[in-house]
Amino acid sequence: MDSESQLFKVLADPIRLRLAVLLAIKGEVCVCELAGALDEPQYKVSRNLGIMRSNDLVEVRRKGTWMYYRLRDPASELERCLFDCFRDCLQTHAAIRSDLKRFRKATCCE
Amino acid sequence: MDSESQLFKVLADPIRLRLAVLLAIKGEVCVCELAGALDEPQYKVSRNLGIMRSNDLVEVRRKGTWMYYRLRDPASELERCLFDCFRDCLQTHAAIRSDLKRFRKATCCE
DNA sequence: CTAATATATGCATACATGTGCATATAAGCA
DNA sequence: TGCTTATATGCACATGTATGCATATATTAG
Repeated sequence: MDSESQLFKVLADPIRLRLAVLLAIKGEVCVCELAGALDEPQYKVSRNLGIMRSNDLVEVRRKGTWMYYRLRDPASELERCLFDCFRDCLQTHAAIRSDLKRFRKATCCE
Repeated sequence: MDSESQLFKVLADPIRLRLAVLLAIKGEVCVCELAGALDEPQYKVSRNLGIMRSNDLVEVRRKGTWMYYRLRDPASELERCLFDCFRDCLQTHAAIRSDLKRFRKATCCE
């Protein structure tokens, strides 16, 4: 169960969890939008995206100076279940609603 | 999202995750059976059950010298989703199958 | 009360992880 | 080339967490 508990470890941080939920809801989002949505410093968001990336939770696409992150296709039933739940159950969560509200106002990239 | 990431933190340990899955599948199980199923020392199982308990993930019933643990009713949609997934998706996981095999042989309590 | 069994926990150690700051890297533009 | 913006990362520090051992607690049986 090491890979499964590793998955939970990645999600066991409020920043990374909020990032995962936002990506589950919004699809592909760039770093500056994520930093704006979470109202957290860029280096923190970037570092945590890096942790998610090295754990194969997200993948990246570069477009100019912008980096667009998205959730990878679930690697297991457990991941699929979690991502679905992020989208369906957590969309109405107060903290996520705040993140989405700030996300809508983000105008840092095209 | 602090309580949600705290939930993931509790599950971000292989021992606690295996305990949670076993309880999701088997219902109410005593400590000695869990220690036998996981093939881990008693103090380790007991300590991790204590962590799960103080995070309201499990509840306990005493019967003589035996302590029977079970998962609490899910406190959120996220928890319900996880517990369901533990039962439905992880039952066939190799590590869990081994745990269940040892569990069947456990004869420490009545 | 004493002994035996089941369970919980205090302690020291080693290791992992988050944080904040400064800075490095990379791409686009003048 | 040099400047600006966006993103990533090295480092030092503090905090958190798992581990193993020994031992404490609790319950039952004799």
